[in-house]
Amino acid sequence: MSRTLAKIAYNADEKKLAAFAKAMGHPVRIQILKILNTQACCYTGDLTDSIPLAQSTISQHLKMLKDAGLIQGEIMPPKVKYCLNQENWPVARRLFSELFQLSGSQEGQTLCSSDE
Amino acid sequence: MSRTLAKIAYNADEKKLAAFAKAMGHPVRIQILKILNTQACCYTGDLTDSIPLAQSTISQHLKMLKDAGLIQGEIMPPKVKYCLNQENWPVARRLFSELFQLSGSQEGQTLCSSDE
DNA sequence: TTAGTTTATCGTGAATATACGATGATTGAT
DNA sequence: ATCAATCATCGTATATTCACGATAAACTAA
Repeated sequence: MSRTLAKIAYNADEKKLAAFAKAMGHPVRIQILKILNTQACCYTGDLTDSIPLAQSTISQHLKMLKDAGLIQGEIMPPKVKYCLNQENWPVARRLFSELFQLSGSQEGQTLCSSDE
Repeated sequence: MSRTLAKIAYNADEKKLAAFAKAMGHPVRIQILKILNTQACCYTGDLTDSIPLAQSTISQHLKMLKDAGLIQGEIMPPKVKYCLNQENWPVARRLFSELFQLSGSQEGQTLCSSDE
């Protein structure tokens, strides 16, 4: 963003997809998503136990995932239980799937052969 | 990275997936990937024409996509023709697909109900 | 009320990302 | 050899990311 003199009007889906991708752009957050995808849920403490990073750092990563809408937190005092965001996770799957399914299945595609 | 006192050994696939996601973490780069996915190929100039950003900025975005291995460039003087990276694009599709396919298909899944 | 547990947030410093204009490099055409 | 065209890279400024420790917030239990 920064010196945004040229403000572009992006497609809403492109913005969403980019935001999801950005949130997924760190190995720890991929790890967290995988864990949540496998076990359905877990507490922050479970993650701080299994990931060798400071508790504050993991909380920060969780916040990014939550802000992006990929996960959701349920307060169960004094813990917080995290799950995949039930509304947005399928949306993310669809957006990524659509991006990759446009082409790419064909092996012998005529790449790099446009006119001019 | 920065003050990496705690160096974590991530799964290779997790690192790859995170790197792909990071590269996709900007609307312009999503746009570029979509274009390349649709038209098979295009020149840098085609992108600078259709995207209201400085030529240097677009070149920078292209470099990120190339460094991440999502696209590849073919020099056709004085132009450069870009395509999706034929080797890695299917890899990226597979990694994202795997991440999203672990669960998530079931609607009435018993979320947030682990023990303790 | 006090103490303990769990998690989020604050403050910080270093690294990276994002945008721009200016300049450099490469090749084809004159 | 020179010029124009195309694209990459450099230099810059600002914003964001990523990590940490310290502290705050919320709730339970005693």
